[in-house]
Amino acid sequence: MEEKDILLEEMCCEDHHVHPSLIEGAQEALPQDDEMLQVSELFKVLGDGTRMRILFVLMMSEMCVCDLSETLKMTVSAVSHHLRILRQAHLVRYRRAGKTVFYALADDHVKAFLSQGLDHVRE
Amino acid sequence: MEEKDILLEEMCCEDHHVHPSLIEGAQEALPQDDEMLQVSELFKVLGDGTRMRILFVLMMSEMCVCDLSETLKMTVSAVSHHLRILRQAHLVRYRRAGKTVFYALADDHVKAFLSQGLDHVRE
DNA sequence: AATATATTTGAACAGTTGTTCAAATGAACA
DNA sequence: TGTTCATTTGAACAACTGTTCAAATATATT
Repeated sequence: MEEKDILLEEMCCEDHHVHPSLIEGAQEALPQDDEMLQVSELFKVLGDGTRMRILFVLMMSEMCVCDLSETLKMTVSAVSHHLRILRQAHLVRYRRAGKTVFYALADDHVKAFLSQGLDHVRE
Repeated sequence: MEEKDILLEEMCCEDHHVHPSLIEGAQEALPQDDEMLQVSELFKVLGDGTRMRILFVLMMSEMCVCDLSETLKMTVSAVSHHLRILRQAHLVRYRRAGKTVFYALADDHVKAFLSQGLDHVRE
């Protein structure tokens, strides 16, 4: 670790501001660009206050759109727009019962993800 | 589970479109609003393609700003702007060595978070 | 069929975010 | 001190995102 740091400091950043072997190494061992983009898209969906609140509510119980709307003090329309985004990211699932549509978290994996986020914030 | 669903379907959403006890229950058991917002802020920082690529590169090795810039084929300035955001979210740490600043992931917790995101995408 | 309710959708607007460019630090060295 | 290199910062602009409102769809009821 110490050795590597010293090496880095010698080579970076004079001479074209690059440390070529390190860069090439990182580039080939890295996940594909589109795969990293997909991950960031997933996080982007989670990176909205309203959607986060929807997910935390669904963590406690399945719920229909109008109850979600009441719980969050938001327009049914706004909630529905967000639910579409959550659906497309496979973070929630839904079932229809007559006129009503019930939403729930897609699986326990999502639950774990949210809990981990909460832990990180609470430190 | 079945019982609860039937109950839900009976009570939702006629009469003021609400199912009061469920809503109140959810509201009191929910994390604080500002805590959920903090979690979404964390995810928002991760929800950008460039920042995600920076983090995956740092997952392999500590690196200075100019090498990051070369690796990602981006302006040094753009990279630096993103590093500031990552720093503020405590996702990366940095150390100065002369004129050069080296960035690294803040801790293994961040690494685990990213891996989990990658797993979710790869399914 | 016609009506009522729950949800979804599309368009539009305001607010936010990422990138670029130019200028400003910070650190080493002549 | 003056110069050079690595990095940071601020302002400006284009692109994107969340919310609202109005209209459309889906289902049940009469």
